[in-house]
Amino acid sequence: MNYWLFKSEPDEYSLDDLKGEPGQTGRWDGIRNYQARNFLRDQVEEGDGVLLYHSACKVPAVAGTARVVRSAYPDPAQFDPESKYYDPKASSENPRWFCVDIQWQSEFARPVSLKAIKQNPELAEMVLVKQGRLSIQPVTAAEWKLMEKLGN
DNA sequence: GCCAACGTTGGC
DNA sequence: GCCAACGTTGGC
Repeated sequence: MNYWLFKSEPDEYSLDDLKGEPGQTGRWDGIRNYQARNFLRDQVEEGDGVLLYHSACKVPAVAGTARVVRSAYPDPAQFDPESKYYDPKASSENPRWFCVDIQWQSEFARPVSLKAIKQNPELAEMVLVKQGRLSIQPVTAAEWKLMEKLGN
């Protein structure tokens, strides 16, 4: 069982949007970064915990948690010429991009802001702090535990 | 909306 | 395969 942090722009797809899906379960697609893709494809497993982080908004923060309910499968959007995630170099025999399904789990009573994360010495090693621009990243069990404590 | 950080593309 | 140009992310 692993822990992850997934980023989304709340204007595009927020924790609430996930909650509103049938079964509170949605497809986490549109990942078009190789480092993030590799985590998704090779390491994210069913049952893993996900911190949902809202980026590019007024108060960047971890908004709540979700759970992986289906491990990696080819992202259908890469084959759809109408999609903004279309990739002409991808084929069904040789898919390039992957997605997972996640289920809404909890909303933090107090979202944990990036500012608060940066101020907490116990969270100084988070990938979020060390590497700004990665949309799928591993989180340690200790970080997960602390994050849940701070959020609730 | 600016811009730093950093990943990707493509000419050579 | 180097590296300059370009595009994107994302905090501020």
